Amino acid sequence: MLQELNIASRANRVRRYSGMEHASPAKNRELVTAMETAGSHRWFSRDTEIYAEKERAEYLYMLVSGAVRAYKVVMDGRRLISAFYMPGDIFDLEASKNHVLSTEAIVNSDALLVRRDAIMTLAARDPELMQQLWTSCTQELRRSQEHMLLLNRYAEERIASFLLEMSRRTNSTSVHLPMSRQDIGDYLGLTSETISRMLTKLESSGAIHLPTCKQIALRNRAKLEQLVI
Amino acid sequence: MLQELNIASRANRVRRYSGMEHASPAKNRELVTAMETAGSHRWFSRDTEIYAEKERAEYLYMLVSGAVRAYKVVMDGRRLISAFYMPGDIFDLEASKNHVLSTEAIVNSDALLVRRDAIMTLAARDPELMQQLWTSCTQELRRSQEHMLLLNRYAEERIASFLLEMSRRTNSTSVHLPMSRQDIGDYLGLTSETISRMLTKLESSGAIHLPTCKQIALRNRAKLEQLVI
DNA sequence: CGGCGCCTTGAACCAAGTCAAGCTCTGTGG
DNA sequence: CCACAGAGCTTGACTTGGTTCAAGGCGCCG
Repeated sequence: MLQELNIASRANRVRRYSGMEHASPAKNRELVTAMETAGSHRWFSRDTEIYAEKERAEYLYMLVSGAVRAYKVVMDGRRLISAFYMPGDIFDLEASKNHVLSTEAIVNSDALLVRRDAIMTLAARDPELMQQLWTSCTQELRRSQEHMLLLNRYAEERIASFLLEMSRRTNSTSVHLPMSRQDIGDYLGLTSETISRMLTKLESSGAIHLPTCKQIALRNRAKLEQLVI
Repeated sequence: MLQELNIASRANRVRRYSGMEHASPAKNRELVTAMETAGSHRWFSRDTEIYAEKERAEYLYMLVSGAVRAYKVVMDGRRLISAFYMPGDIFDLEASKNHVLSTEAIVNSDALLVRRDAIMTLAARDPELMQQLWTSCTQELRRSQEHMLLLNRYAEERIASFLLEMSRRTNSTSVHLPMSRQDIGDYLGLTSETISRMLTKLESSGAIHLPTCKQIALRNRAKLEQLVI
């Protein structure tokens, strides 16, 4: 068990730097530095909760390695995933006093936590830092709006858009999906069966190739882009 | 024409103060004050553009009176409304260098515009103001996420939620809807026909009453709330 | 190598969309 | 003041994209 964790940890650390490099190209240097100096690392193993809706929100999070899902479960049992976070992403920006979403690690993950009051104190003295916090929030708002608009489209278009988004965020044409079909379905407002069917359809049209069910190679990017425009 | 504008202007000014009172209960006093002193009013008549997607974003907006829709038009002609703004709401928070959405006045409207660089300069010197800008952004992010989650639900639930939201935002059980069925449809990811059908259904179940098609009285709030939980 | 969870595929069903016709409200001009 | 025109709203009949339910298949881990 300990050994397994260590192996996962190492694997994630390797992924970390490529991920972080991509996500923070000196653009939010102050924010990353502030989080690294004022924050502390915490390790979350696969499928464990990071925080739950309605709990008091004390920290701001930056994912260092792994992957995270943010979701709500509605009365009738449906689960709606509002976002996936990848290394370099800052999350829980939407919290007020309390968390409005729950989050879980999808795979073993390392996150940097910083107390909200600590970062706000720093930001009050450093306009550059405050600016970057603000920018993180507007970025997240844009992402949320984009996603919202996506939910009005056909299943095939949603998947195409999801794959392109993942490719862009991991900076690679061969996308590794850490999450299950059910996760993707709950994110795109579709069932896991529809996700399967559409991936099969995209593969038979030559747009993608599926060596394994978690590994997706974007064969014909133009074909995918045509679907999302 | 001029007379018509004046009449509309007066009508809106009356609505203004009730609306603003509700929306800004001293919570973002600094922000409102800053916008009032550093900004300037602009009048938009019904169905005119406030700004268009991809144009350079120079201002931050606060709606004083009227109603605004923010939307995107996608390739195939569908229009997707991402938000409605009511008096007191601050909008265009999601803009980076350029607008990512277009906005139009739904009815004759009065907005307060302030240059982004001006408000950022003020905010760099006033942590309280910066804090309020930040809060506006996280609020908008929460709203956007809520809306996103709504789009995965049944038509009847979406309408119920929309009516409750409107009731809450206008602080009244008798909701006046400034927007058309088509607007509501584009906001909720439904057709205008479905909006009509569901409103009829809600009326015959006794949840609401429709004296006119723009005026909706919430008869049985519990019944509506039961649908949205 | 065997079992379990996840993924895929098929068939029947259903919520919402589309198309079309009629209705209502509002504004305009006689 | 009323008749009329046009836009927007409502309602009905039919279609369809996606879900549901169910049966296999695959791969991963012990």
